[in-house]
Amino acid sequence: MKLNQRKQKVLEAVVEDHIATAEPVSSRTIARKYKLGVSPATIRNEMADLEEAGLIEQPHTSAGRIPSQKGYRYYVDRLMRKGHLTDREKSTITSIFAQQARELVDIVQRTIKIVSQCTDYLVFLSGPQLENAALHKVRFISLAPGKAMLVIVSENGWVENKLIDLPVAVSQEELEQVERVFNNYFRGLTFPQITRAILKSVYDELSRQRLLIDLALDIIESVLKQESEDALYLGGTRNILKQPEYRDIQQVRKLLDLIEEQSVLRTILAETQNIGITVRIGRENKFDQVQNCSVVTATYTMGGNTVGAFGLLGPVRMNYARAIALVEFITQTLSNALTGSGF
Amino acid sequence: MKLNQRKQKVLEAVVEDHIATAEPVSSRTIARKYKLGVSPATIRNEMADLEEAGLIEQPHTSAGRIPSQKGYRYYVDRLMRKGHLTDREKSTITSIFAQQARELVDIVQRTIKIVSQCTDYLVFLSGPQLENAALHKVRFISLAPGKAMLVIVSENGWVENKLIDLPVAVSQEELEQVERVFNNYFRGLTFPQITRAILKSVYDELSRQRLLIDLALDIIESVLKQESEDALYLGGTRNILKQPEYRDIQQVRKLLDLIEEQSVLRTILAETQNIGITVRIGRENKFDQVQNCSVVTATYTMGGNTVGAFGLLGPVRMNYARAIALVEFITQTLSNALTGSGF
DNA sequence: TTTAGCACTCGATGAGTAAGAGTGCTAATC
DNA sequence: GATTAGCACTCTTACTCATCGAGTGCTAAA
Repeated sequence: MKLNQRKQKVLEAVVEDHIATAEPVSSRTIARKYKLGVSPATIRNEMADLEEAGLIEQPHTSAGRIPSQKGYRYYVDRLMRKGHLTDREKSTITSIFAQQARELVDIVQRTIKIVSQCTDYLVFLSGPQLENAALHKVRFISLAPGKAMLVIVSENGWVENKLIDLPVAVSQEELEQVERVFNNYFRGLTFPQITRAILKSVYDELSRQRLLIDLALDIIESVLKQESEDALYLGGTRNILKQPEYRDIQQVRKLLDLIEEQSVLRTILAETQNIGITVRIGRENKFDQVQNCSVVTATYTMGGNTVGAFGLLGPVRMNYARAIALVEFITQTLSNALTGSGF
Repeated sequence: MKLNQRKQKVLEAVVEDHIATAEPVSSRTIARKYKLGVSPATIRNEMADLEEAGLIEQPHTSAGRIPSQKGYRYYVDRLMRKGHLTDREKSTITSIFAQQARELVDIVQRTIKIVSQCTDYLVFLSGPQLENAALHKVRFISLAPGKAMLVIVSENGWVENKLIDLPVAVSQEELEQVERVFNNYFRGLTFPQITRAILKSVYDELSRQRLLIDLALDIIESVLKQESEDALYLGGTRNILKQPEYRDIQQVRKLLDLIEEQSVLRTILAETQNIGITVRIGRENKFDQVQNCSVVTATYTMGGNTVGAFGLLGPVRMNYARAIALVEFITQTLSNALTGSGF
């Protein structure tokens, strides 16, 4: 869609003013606040065209215009200027990562808490999942026949543990053998990489110990299957209610459903590609429950491997520039913090 | 406070009708629905007395009466009849515990989920904390100098793990010695019991290995300190919004503050005595944030040791009989499920 | 002691009105 | 031809006022 310079200015004004005020924007407001050098009447003409193009709409005849979802998309793709965090905000965020963290969850929970204070959107985060990080060592603890606990230590010293089912009654000794295989052959690899490594060497020397390898593969599979059910962290629920969109209790209930159900948010994070920032506006979202919301997500890494994702969810009338800047800064800082030593 | 038979009946009617309808109750309604065999005028006289006694109050002159918090307390203590769950509800609840549970959290989360479906109150639960359960064995995994992971296996096979700081650079060998001490001497005891056992035998043979014992005590202390920060599980947030008390967004925000902050709920559970069901009505609660709510709590056990607590939070206009029945049934069933085998 | 009767109070509801915001169109202007 | 001033028109919002009805407290009779 081709818009002349002035139409773009008008659209930008409508979007930004609406984001700021949550009210329909009138031609007069634009003329007054955004100094396009033309009269309200001219702006009205442009607005009529923009409405015909489906980029803005009118709640009722005697109201100003609000952006349509298509209008927001146009804005995000072509008009929006890069947002910036204040130095103060940046330093608040970095400072929490500077603190000594006892456990992986501590880092995550601090992140959520700080970001909730910086923004009025719902903050949500998955992981970090050490099974996608480079292994330092693993340790098996046999609990009962067919049950064991697997402790995973990442290269930089973070720890996580998983309960796993063993396919058959495996002896303590076999378990120790597998442990040695992991620790001797697979240090520095992630679980998916280990699977590939095993498959590649299936005709090599390792494959002579067929049973052991099968066991290792089973274990990896069982761990990776657990992954998706794993930790989802949330924050900022109380803040998002400040948004006038949530003055209606019905909307609040929908939001709480989303929060309590968790699976939608989990899937959104799980499907986030590691190609920078993803922005989904309203009906662009796959799930009904979030089609009147917008979601900004990105993945974060540990030593180069993607181990989780981070997201902000708000009304479609979201401050995209700021949300994107925030998601970008957080995922980068978090990646750095995780890549540094755990201890 | 002494009330004659009829005043009690009237108070009971006011409380129960108000619980059911959330509306002020008029003398006429009582005469019609609760068949006291007297006219509205008589009931009005009784109501005037009850109001003077501070048990009921009038929102405005031309409205009926609602119970005061004092009135609810009187009702709970002396008038309320024991509530009952339907067989259907009971069997739904027991059935979830019959299912095979992979992890301790699974049981807890299922409990929350089911109870949220049975009630329109906020459901919250702490624990289960295996450090208060009888030990089967422990296992230490040294992670880095001054850091280790402690895996606790309870007598019936449940597993939990804690990251612990070691007071000094302890050698792998010493750690293994402590592990042996725990597993040989302290099987079947809880951590607090172990502390007492150690202190009692401080002049006995064990005390010859002074350093080892100190280390063990340090570890126990460090684990028990973590306890209070530990798992809090929540559910039913979306349901509680059905209550007309939460038609006002301000109330909802207060509630979400409570949920997001967690510390208040945590403390409420931590302070719950294991003496049956505790009911706190409105301002009887210690914390400002819940003084317009009522809370019903009880502890649950694992093999006789209290390992956690369970609670329902709702508006002061809560169905106490039902809430109490539910809390009672859940804590009993949960205790049974946890005392049975984990595998 | 109980109850019928009645005047009184107060919140809720709805109609009617006025104010105000914003538009679209027309005609004049640049 | 593009822009703008002017104006009639539409629609929402806020406010007022009257009415209705629920429920009470009081009084006097049963």
